[in-house]
Amino acid sequence: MSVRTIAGLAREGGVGVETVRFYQRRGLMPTPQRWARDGVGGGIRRYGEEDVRRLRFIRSAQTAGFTLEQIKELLSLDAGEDRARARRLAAERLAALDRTIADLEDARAALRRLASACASKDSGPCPIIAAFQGEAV
Amino acid sequence: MSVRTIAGLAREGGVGVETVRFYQRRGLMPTPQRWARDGVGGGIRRYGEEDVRRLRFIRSAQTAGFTLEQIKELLSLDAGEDRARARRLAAERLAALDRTIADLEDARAALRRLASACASKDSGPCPIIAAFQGEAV
DNA sequence: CTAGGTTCCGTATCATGATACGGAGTCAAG
DNA sequence: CTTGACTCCGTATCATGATACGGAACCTAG
Repeated sequence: MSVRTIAGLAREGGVGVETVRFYQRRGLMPTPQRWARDGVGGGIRRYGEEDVRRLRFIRSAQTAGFTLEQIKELLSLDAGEDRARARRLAAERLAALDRTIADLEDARAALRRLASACASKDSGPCPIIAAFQGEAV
Repeated sequence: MSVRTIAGLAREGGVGVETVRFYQRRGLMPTPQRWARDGVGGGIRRYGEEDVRRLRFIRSAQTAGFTLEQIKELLSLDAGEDRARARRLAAERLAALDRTIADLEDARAALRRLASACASKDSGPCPIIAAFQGEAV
C-alpha cells in the first residue's frame, strides 16, 4: 500500500475526498503530478506515505487548536530553517492549550455539579443555570 | 446595578451588543417588554440580574462544548420538569468532554515533543510533522 | 427643545471548515 | 470496447457563531 488515489488517501487520513481537495486548494496538501499515460493528457494523481503522514498531521494539529492557516505555516516550517519561529508558534499554542484545558476542566466540574444536582427523583425543576454559577474565573 | 440596557447587559456578560441580539433572535435570551413611557409607543428594553446570569450561563455552556441549540434546550429544561433529559444531556456532554480533554492532552504532549525537538540551535530543519506522529490513538 | 448617543430591527456580510454538484475525463474489469 | 466507478475541477452551498449596516425611534443632558 505505497501508492493510492485520493480516495485511499482520504480513507487513511480519516477524512472525505472533498476534504482532501479542500486542503489542496488551501495549500495544505500537495497536488501531485498526474500520472501521464504514454501519450497525451494527464491521468490520475497518486499519493504516497508522505501524503498520509501530512494529512494525519493536519488532523492532529487541528486537535491541538491550530487553525488551517497556522497549520499551513507549520508545514512550511517543517521543511524550513526557522526553528525560532516554530518554537514560538508551539509555545503560544501550548499556553493557549493549557488555558483551554483548564476551562474545560472547570466546565467538567460544572457538569458534575449539574448531574448530581439532578441526580435523584425523576421530575421537578433542575437548577441547570445555577450549577454553572460557581466557576473559577 | 439592578436594571440595565442591552449595552450594560452585554458588558457584564462579556459579549457585544450584537451578540446579545443574536441570542435573542435564536431564542436563547428573552426580549423583555419595552418600558413604555406614559403614552404611546414602546420605550427601551431593560434587563436585570436574571438576564446577566442567563447570559453568563450561555458562555459557560459554550465552553463546555454545548452548541447554541443544545444550550437553548438546557435553558428550557432549567425551568421544566424533565430531570431525566437534563441528566442525559449532561452525561453525554461529560463523556464528550472527557474525550476532548484527553485529545488535548495528547496534543499537548505532541507540542512538548515539538518544542524540545526544536529546542537547541536557531536554525536547521525542525521535524514538526514527526513530533506529532507518536500519538496514542 | 435640540444634539448626541443608544436602542431597535431587519437584513447583509463575515470567518472557518467543510460538503455538494455537475460535467468531462480517466481507468480497469469483463 | 463498453460500462460503471472513480477522478478532476470550478463553483455553489452549508453550518455555526458572530458582526456590520442603516434608518427610524428613543432618551437624556445641557
